[in-house]
Amino acid sequence: MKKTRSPVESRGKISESTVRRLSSYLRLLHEAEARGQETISSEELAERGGTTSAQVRKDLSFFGSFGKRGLGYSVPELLREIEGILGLHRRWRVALVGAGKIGSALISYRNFQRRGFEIQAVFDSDREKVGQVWGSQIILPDEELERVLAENQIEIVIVAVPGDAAQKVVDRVVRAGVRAILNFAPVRLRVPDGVALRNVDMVMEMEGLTFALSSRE
Amino acid sequence: MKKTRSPVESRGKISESTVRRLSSYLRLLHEAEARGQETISSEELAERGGTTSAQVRKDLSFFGSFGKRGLGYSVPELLREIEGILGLHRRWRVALVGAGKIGSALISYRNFQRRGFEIQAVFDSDREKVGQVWGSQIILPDEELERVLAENQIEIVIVAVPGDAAQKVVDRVVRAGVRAILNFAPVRLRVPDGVALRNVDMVMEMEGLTFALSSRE
DNA sequence: GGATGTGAATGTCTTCACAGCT
DNA sequence: AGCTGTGAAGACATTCACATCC
Repeated sequence: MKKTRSPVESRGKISESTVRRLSSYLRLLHEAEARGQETISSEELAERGGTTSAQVRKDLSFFGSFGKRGLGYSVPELLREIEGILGLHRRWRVALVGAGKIGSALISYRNFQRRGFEIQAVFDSDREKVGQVWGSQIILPDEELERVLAENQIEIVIVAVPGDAAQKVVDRVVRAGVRAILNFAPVRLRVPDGVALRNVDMVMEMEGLTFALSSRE
Repeated sequence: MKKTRSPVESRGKISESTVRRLSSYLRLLHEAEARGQETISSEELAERGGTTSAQVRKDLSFFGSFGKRGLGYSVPELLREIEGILGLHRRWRVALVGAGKIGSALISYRNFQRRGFEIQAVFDSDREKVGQVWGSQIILPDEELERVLAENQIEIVIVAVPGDAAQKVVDRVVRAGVRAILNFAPVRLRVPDGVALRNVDMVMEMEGLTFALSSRE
């Protein structure tokens, strides 16, 4: 019998790597769907996703059983299920703090819109930038942060300010009730329990590469 | 007796998480140095870096023993050591493929220059963009990729092209002898053994956040 | 027959705890 | 006395291998 465990049951022990892999399976499923493929095996997901079929099945098993033995998974069905698991069945209200170069790249990043992430407000502390129009957004002064986050019921904040300003922004955003933050500043941020934080740290990634290059022969 | 193991001995079993933490220790050491702090304990590195003191000591132990018992680590000394481990004692020649919004943010990203990453060439396939001047760089047509990578002895390539163009770029770059790639395209790339690859996947990070938000209560 | 779902086995990473220097 | 460096223990994640079901 096919039973989908609720998030409550499944929560608690899902590792970050499992979540990352779910994202990647989802992407592969979108591609498969675009190709008109109807069914997919754990083996195919594994090969395209750079993992093993056992890993795919184990990852999925934390949330339910979505396949048919002997057949594999229905592409549209599994796609829907993973979207559900990742919370992508709905749109998310996002704000961007920091209207620099990185912020500028993010606001017009098509892949965000495609996945239901709507940037509904942009803030900057620079008087020169406030009032500028970016696509459908007018850059707001950072004093309005709390008010606008609340009024627009923002759920996720993207921090794209310089490192030395990031922690202050995060403190304010957390106090305003936001529980998810994507940080582009190259600093380790402190957030209370219950606030989800992910970091995009390009310097760290580059250093991973130089380490690899340096430690060969 | 203080013995620094060579990269050769240490190579082989260093995990990605260890390398990431080394990056973060390095950053903390730079901050400590800027404050004029002379010595630091594994406990302080741990607290600021969001880990444990045992983890810090274990990470460092893979490469040598850099501390003094009873005292801690000399800030400038440990800083130098970690820079050495990560290969940051020298400059690295970098090229950027893809002159879109993300590329534009990267080329003026101060934190890259600061760490010795010099973007020495920029490519795009769009005729409109070729010839434009970005800072000190003129955007080159992608036909010149192989020639320019070789002539400038580029060591690291940053891929910032749309997903469906990324694999082709990577294949060419790898054939041209580059052994380290930082990928911003939202696809899983195939590279042969011996080529280091890191991915910056903003959509995946966002999905990590929506998963966390959705699986609470 | 063929591919899933899953306990058990294995492998990897983290934490403990303490001997050993300074 | 204080803090490092490190084997040993423990926690966690991946892989194996097979019973189960379409």
